[in-house]
Amino acid sequence: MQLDKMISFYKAIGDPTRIRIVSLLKSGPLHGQAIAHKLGLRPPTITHHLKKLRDTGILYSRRDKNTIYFYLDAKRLEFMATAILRLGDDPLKQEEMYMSETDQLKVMRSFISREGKLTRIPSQLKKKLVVLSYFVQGFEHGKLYTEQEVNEYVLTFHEDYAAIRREWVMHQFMYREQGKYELNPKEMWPLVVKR
Amino acid sequence: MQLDKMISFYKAIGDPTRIRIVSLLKSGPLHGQAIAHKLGLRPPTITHHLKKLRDTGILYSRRDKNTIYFYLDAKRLEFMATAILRLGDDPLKQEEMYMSETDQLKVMRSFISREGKLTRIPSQLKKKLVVLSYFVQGFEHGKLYTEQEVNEYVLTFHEDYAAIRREWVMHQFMYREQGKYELNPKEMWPLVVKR
DNA sequence: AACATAAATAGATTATCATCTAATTAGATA
DNA sequence: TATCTAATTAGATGATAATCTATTTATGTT
Repeated sequence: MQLDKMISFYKAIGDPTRIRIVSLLKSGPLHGQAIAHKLGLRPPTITHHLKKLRDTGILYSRRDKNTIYFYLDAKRLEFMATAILRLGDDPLKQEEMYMSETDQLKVMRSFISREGKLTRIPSQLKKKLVVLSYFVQGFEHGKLYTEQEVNEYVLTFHEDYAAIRREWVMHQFMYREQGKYELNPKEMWPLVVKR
Repeated sequence: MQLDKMISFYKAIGDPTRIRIVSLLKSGPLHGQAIAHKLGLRPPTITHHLKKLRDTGILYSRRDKNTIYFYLDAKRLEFMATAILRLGDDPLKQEEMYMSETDQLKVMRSFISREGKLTRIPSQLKKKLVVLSYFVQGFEHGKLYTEQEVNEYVLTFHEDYAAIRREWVMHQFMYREQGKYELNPKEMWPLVVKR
């Protein structure tokens, strides 16, 4: 992680209002107006704060009809909060979500066709991570991609590009900033399979 | 930990200059002028930042002649950095370990003699914590003690120094590293009584 | 006692930022 | 299409804070 991303994160949560928002979202997603009401602040103020929190990656959102719900990404929060503790350390760090290579192969054989297409998205978390990790390696590290480019790549192996894109971001394989997509360092991935 | 302490901490490290100071001190203590020189800033600016960092408790200082060396308290840094992850379950924990002042007084009256000696170690957890918290305050924050010094202090109020020492460490009142003992920040104590 | 050095304080300047009101955009529904 | 609702953007204001120079304090040394 770059230093300025780390600083932005600590600056973002170094504010009473934003801490309160994080605290609220810990117990579940909420939409903007609900947050504004609970905190006694105006909607534009909430937008302002949500933007800062979202920029750090600890928040993601989903629209349901007219209402946008904001979710806290607990894993990302933990990763970011402990960044200062890793200052100066070797980048090779975490490995919690483990699966044996043979099991990974089994998963890939059951979800990827002979033509290399993803037949369906696994619903079981670990299995899903295996295929997400496998396909995300088609991107280059350090390169920025437009949403269009991401979609086009996904379409070479699966039709539901929006779902795959969302999963990559949600599970920290990729990072989105101002409409651009970027591969996260492998240390941030919840699971890595050989390709 | 109080919310405002937590916010001050994140605000403190949410600044490029202060992150750089923390980063420098990770590799060892430095004095003000050295930091100023390394960062290309003026000494008053460094004083300003050190004050903010010191207020969070992650820094302590020792004077040698007329130079003051600043040290990073790594354990405290870790405790503070992960505070946001404990948001919400903290009040529960504290409540669990809460005891009214009058009840604390009762406990102390029944286990501490008129001469200030601990007659026996309470077996009930909460009561034990009350007396442990009471006596541990004979130590100074930020100071390192040898096992010998700890034993000698315990002997002023109780004969079984090994048991008391072990309890202090086990319940996070103190921290042991390479044979040295150090008082943990009060925020880490499971319970605090007035002395 | 006089001097030297490191740190801290005081006060000024400039930049950043939290919040608001008013206006606009985006999506859903009738 | 017109209308409703939620979110965002634009722009203003007041507060906070990062940095500097100049001065003072604290401690050591000659």
